Amino acid sequence: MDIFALFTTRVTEALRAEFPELDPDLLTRVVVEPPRDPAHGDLSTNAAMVVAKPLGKSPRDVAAVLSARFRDVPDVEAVEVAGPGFLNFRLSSAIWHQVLKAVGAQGSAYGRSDLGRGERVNVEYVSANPTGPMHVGHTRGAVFGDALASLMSWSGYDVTREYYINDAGGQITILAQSTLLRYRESLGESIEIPAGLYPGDYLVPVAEALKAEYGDSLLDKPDDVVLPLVKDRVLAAMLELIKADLAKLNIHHEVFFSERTLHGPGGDIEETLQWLRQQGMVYEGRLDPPKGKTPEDWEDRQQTLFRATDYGDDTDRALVKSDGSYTYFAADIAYHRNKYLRGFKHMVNVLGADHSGYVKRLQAAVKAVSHGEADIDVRICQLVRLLKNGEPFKMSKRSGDLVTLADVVEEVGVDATRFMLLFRRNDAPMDFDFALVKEQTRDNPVFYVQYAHARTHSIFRTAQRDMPGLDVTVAALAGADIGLLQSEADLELIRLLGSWPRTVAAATVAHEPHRVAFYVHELAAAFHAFWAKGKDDTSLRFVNADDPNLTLARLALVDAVRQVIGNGLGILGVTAPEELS
RNA sequence: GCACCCGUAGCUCAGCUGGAUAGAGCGCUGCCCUCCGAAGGCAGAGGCCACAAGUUCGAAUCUUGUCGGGUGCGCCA
Repeated sequence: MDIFALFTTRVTEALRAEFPELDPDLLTRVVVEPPRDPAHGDLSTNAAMVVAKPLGKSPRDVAAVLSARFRDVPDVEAVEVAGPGFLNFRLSSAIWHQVLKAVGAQGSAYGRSDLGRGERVNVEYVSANPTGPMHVGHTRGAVFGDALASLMSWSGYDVTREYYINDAGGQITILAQSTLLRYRESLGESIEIPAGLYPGDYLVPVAEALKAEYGDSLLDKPDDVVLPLVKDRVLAAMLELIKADLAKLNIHHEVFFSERTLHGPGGDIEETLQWLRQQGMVYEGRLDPPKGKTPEDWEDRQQTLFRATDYGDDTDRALVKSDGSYTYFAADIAYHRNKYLRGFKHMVNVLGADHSGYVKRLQAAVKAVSHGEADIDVRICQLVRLLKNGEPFKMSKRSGDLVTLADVVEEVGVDATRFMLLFRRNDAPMDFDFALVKEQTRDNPVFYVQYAHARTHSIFRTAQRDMPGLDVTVAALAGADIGLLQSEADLELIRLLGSWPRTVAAATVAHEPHRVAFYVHELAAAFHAFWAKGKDDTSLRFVNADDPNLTLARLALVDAVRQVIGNGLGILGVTAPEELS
C-alpha cells in the first residue's frame, strides 16, 4: 500500500469531478508528497496551484473547493489550505497503522510495483575490455548497473543484464602478442615486455596452458596461424577472469554479447550498413579536422559517414576506417540495432567517465536505428579516488599500478564495496576511504545500516529472553494490536516506512539507485533514534516485560523496519546480517 | 575552440523529476550518559544554494550568459 499513490488518485479524481474541462495532461503534474515540515500534516498536494491558472481561478479558491470534497473522507482528520494554495491533509493514526499492516503482509514484496508494466529493458554495464582483470575504475559502473537492474526489476520491468565484449579491435591482437611473449617465457626464453603490450602477469597461466597443450610447436608457425588461436584462448581466459571478478561482487550478467560476432561477411554490421544506406542515413563525404587539438596525421579524405547530426550529435561519424575495416562505432550501431530487433525499446548503458563524449553518438544511433521508437539512457559513472585515512592510496598486487576490483573486495568486503559505491550519485566523483569503510562507527554508513538491521534481530532476542512466554511468530505479529502505537516516535517511524514505495518508484524513474541507499540510511537513523529514546523514556522501549500487548505491537514495528531495510539492501545487493561480528 | 558533468554549511555530500522557514554526517561549541537494550544522547552556532539576467503564482531545481573545477573531443576501444 502506497498512501501517496492512493491520495494522488483521490485528488486527481476530485479534480476531474469538480472541473471536467481540465486537460488530463495537466493532472500528471499533481503530486502528493510528505510536507517538509511535519507541522503541515501528513500529506501535501500542489493540485490547486497546478490547475488554478488554466481555470482562471486563484489557487486558494481551488484549494478551498477541493478541500470540501475531503471533509468527510474516512481517515482524513483535517484538510486545510495553506501558503500559496497547498492542500494539507492530516490523517488519522489508523491509516498509518494500516500501512504498518501492509508492510507485514507484503513482506519482501513491499515496495514492488508495476511501474514498468512488464516492458523489457536492456541494462548494459561493465563491458570492460577483456584484456585483463577488472580494476576499481570498472567497479563503480559494475555495482551501479547491477543495482539499477534490480531496482528496475523491482518496479516491474523485465530486465536483461548484458555485457558487451569488446573482443574485435586491435587491442586484442596486442593481447595475443603479449600472451605469445609470455609463452616464449614459459619455454625458457628471457623476455622483455615492450611498451604498448600488456605487462600483467595474469597472462602467465594462459601461456602455461598453451605450453601444456602445444609444447613448443607454436614457435615456428606463422602469425596468421598462431594469432587467431592465441586470441581465442586468451579471450576465453580473460572472460573467465572477468566473470570471476564480477562473481566476487555477486554480479551475474544474463547475456555476454561478443563484438566479434557482428563482424565478417553477412554479419550484423554489413547488414546494418546496408540498411542505413537504404534509409539514406549514410553518405560519402569529408569531415573537418577537430578543433583545438591539432591532429598530427590528419588525413582529409572522402569517407563513409553516418548522419549523426540528423539525430542530435555534434558531427557526422565515420563508419569505415582507411584500411577498410569498420570503426568501433559502426559495430556499436549494429549492436544497438541488434538490441532493438531483439525487442528492447528501453536501453540503459552504464559507462565510465572517459566515455562521456560518446553519449550523443549512442543516442543518435539508437534513435536512427529504431526510427525513434526506442530510448536509451546513458549513465556516466565518475571517477573513484582511493584514499586511506584521507591520503591518496595505491595498491598494486596483480596488475601494473592499477588497483584491481579483487584487491578492493578482499580488503573491505563485498557489502562495504557495494554500499559505499552506491552511497553517492553516479555522476559525482567519489572518494573511497578504505579506513572509514572498515570502521565500526556511525560515521561508516555501511556499518550504520547493517547495525540497524542486526539490532532488529537483537531486539527479538531480548524479547524472548525477558518474556519467555511471548509468542512472536509471524502470525502473532500479524495479530498484534498495533493501534497501541500512538506516540509521535511510533508514527514518525511508520510514516518513513510508508514512503518506501514512492522512494523505489522515484529512484526507478530517475535511474538513481543511490536514492535507495540514502533512504535505507535515513530509516536506520530513525530507528536508532527511536531505540535511544527508550533509554530515557521506558514507555518507548521496544520490549516492556510488564506490557505484552504493547511489546507485541512494537515488535511488529521492529519487524517492519527489519523488512524494509532488508528490502532496500536487497536491491543494492548488500547483505542484511542478523548480528554483527 | 567545442561537448558533457559538476559548483549547496569549515569538510564530505543529500535535496523526492518547479513548492512552504534549504537538510544530514563529520568537524566546532555547550550540556547529559559512563549506560550491555555494546559499538552514546540532546542542544546550538554555522548558508547571497558560484554569479547575473530570464521563465513562473513560486527557482538550489528549468532557460541563457559569465566565472571556476572535472572529463572527453580524428579511422583508438
